[in-house]
Amino acid sequence: MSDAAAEAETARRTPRERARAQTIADIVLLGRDHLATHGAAALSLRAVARDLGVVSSAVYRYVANRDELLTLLLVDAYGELGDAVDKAVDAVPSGDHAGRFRALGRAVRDWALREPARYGLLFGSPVPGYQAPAGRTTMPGTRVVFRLISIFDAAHRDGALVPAASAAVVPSLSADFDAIRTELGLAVPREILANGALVWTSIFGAVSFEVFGQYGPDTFSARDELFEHHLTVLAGLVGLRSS
Amino acid sequence: MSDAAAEAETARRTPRERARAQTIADIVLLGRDHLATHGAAALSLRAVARDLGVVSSAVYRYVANRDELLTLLLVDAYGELGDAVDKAVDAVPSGDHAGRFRALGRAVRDWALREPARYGLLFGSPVPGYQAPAGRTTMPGTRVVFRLISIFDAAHRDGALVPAASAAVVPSLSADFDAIRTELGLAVPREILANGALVWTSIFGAVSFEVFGQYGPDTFSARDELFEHHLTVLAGLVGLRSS
DNA sequence: TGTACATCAGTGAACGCGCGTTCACTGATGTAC
DNA sequence: TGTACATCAGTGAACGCGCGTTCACTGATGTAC
Repeated sequence: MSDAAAEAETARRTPRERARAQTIADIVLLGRDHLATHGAAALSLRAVARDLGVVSSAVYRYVANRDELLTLLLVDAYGELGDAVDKAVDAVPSGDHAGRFRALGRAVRDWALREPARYGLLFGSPVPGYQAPAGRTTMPGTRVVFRLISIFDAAHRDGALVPAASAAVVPSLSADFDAIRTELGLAVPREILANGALVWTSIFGAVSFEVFGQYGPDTFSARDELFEHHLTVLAGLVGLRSS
Repeated sequence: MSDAAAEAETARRTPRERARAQTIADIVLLGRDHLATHGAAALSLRAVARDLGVVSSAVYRYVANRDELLTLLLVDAYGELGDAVDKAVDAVPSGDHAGRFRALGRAVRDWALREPARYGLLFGSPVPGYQAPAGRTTMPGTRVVFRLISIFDAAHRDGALVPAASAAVVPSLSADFDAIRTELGLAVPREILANGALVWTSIFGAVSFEVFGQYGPDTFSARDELFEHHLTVLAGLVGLRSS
């Protein structure tokens, strides 16, 4: 939506509707803060109501229940991560595939370190008793992978992937990857796609270890460099020559 | 401790001491169940007391507070994971380094899929408001990495690592890896150790994605094969020729 | 071996707390004629 | 433009719940002489 269109949209709505949208936005914002300080499991409607300066039952005008607030925060976080990744990738020339790959990795890590609790909501242990509604979270939840795959695919179409000696993919796995290839219309061969899947999980594995404190306080002092090194190795796995 | 020594140890203790040890063991067992069904954040002393068939305040005879129970469960889980890994690795001939590496990876994954909640306690988002006491959790928490590194090191000493074209390690990172090498008395060069660090996080990244439900219900139907494929690629990263 | 005392396990009541959610209500903001 | 009604935001009280933790206590199990 263009700025002008957004403005027209805003003007068309009544003041009451605008106030309502604003309040929901405030609730999401306060929910973020609460998430960051107390964790997902401790997220409470009453606390959000307190911060909003309103009696607890008033929140139910805007949000059906606690689970819906969690869903809102999930979608919000996925959106922000996706935006951060898109922005970082788009800042690199479209021909520089290795550069785009690294930008994606760095964007994920930077966002995760900036927002550890929200990252934990997305990629940590599931919130007990909460099941994300597939209809509302699947799409925003797949933005990063899709972007990653599209980088691999574009690199392959440009002939920028130097074919490495990749492991053979057994038939049952081939079926999975072929389904992905046809669904997304990919040209990249399944051997590279298989390595790409590993690259995907590896990026988040490295980020999770760092964010969740698995490295311990002393083992790695040069964490930026460690991650950069990992990116270089991972780029090599799909045949992307690091620039 | 040998079986005979353990028996003597048990006999030496008074009945009361044995009953006490048994009760603590029961508490840990019940804590596990509660963890598995309701998650770490919802772990409650009162619930454990109920399951134990005892009034809530009685649990304080055995456990100082909720945090200590969490620590007990953390150590318990690390111990079980470590045992599972050791058993799996020891079942493979010591000369078969690639086989031992794969056994380690599989053991981690199998345990994680069998015990998702406890895996989440160890490798998921941190429990809000709980800080693991370094003195009691560091040692059990490092068993798996140490075992992994020792496989790499043994393979290197045997000359079983085929030197791959590994990325250069920048000076600041070299310092970190050299510190690890001297502390653990390793012969393996830092380039391989750096790749080993990525292998380490990647294994847990892949397992976490699977356990925490990031893959979605439909994307991968051949998950065993996917993980095996990842292990093959990761083995290649440190120069282990898969058997 | 028998008694007197100390130690420990478990009880039951209580403290103060925060939570999700419902419900009948007041008052302000919008809409239709 | 002015009035009558409908819609909505927010209130305040209440429901029933579970939690961690403390404390004075009863009774059983151990220990020292």
